[in-house]
Amino acid sequence: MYEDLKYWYLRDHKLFRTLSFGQIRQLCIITGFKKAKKGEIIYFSSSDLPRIFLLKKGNIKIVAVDEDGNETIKDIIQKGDLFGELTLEADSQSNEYAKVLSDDVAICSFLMSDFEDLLLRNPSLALSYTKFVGLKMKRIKNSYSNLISKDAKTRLFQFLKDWAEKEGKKIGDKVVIENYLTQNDIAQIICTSRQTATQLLNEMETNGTIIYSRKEIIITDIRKL
Amino acid sequence: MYEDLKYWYLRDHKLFRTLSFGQIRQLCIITGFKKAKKGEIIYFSSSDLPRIFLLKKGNIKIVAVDEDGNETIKDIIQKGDLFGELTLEADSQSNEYAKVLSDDVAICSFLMSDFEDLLLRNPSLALSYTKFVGLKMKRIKNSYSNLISKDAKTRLFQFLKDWAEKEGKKIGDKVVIENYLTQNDIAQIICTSRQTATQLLNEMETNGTIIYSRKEIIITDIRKL
DNA sequence: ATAGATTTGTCGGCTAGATTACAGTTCCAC
DNA sequence: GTGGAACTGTAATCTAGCCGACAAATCTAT
Repeated sequence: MYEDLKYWYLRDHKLFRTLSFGQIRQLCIITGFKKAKKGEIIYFSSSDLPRIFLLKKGNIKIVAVDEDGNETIKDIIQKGDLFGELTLEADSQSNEYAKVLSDDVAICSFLMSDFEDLLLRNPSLALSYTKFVGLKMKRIKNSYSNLISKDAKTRLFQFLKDWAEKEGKKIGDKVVIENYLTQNDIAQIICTSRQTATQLLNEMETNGTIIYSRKEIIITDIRKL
Repeated sequence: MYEDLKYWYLRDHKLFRTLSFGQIRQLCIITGFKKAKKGEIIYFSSSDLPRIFLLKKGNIKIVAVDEDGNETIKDIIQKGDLFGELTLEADSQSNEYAKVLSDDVAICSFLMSDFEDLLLRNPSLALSYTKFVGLKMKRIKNSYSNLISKDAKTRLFQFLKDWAEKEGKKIGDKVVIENYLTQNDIAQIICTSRQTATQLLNEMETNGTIIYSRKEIIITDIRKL
């Protein structure tokens, strides 16, 4: 029963929609399943065998720690997203962990090697997966080129716009976003200092562009960026 | 005869080494072949059918032009590299062109759709290709995170190190790089202004770290970064 | 050889945003 | 509800590196 659930979880992802039950079952043989609560830290890169994860519920952030101990946010993973060794190449030296942002999360995972086998037997899945990785790459390129050529304010605008698009609830021209990020998180995502982020957010609030609280962010008029 | 050459060109790439002659021939049916000279501009993104290109000889830079007309260097492609619609997803809106940096180049290409067919018939190729794209993504992530967290000097060092590693000729502790880039190119690659790049390069020269000329760059001691 | 055109060298002034440093708020656990 | 921890607000410095401006060097074509 618990097992059946996992099938459905995978089945849900657009990538796996074309697969038969049998194929998904194959993937699931050694599948892991995990629940965690807010603030918990999940180490996944250096863990035993390389895996690919699917976040079934909630939000997490992927944090990388460099030699000097500096932490950078690599990615925000939302419900339905895949993460982990997406490149199918285990890299041991990267030091990353995931931190739970929402109240709780559900994660399922499968072994990279199982996935590879599946891809080998399933060329059209391999093709879609390549496109999937390609798309991810394109997104990264895009967001980075934003980081480089635009100033902090523009980056914040862009970030809010993206966030609203992905998760916001539209109510007329207003968009309401559930705010599970601290200002520090936001600052790290748009690559600026916490203080600058605070200042910009407050500025936007006095402008009337947004209504900010720790619980939610309301964009008063999405058309004005 | 000319045709045969193309087979060998593709065959050369590590990605295609596992393929049979017949398979490569299949790819080559509608293959293009092109030579160009220094300074020439090759439009490739918006061109007719989406293609994947293999640079057989020389160096080119991929330049993207944004709405405001700003030019950014997206990539430096070297002999043996693939470029074009690597994600297997034609994107019409991106406005990119290639400019020839070396004296002359030879480029061969094949249609994305042909390549897709080949991948479908060849799962293990599909898998290697996925890993190949994944690796590319990892490289991009890496270089971008450099851009963001390091200062201009460190970025220049890193760039020179990478360049030396890829193309330099080692002579003891010295490394000689054929310099086909202007200081402006270098500046764009490491995302700084031309003036800053000039200053840093001169500084390195007076330090004795490098010997710079328009023809070549000599790194006097590669171990000192 | 000579005239452009392209690349390099150099110099101040200027600004976005980092950094430091505290104070005020909100949250959560006991 | 109380104390501490985690967030948020604000202000005063300080600096890397951008920008404009121009001169010098080097390359290229006729």
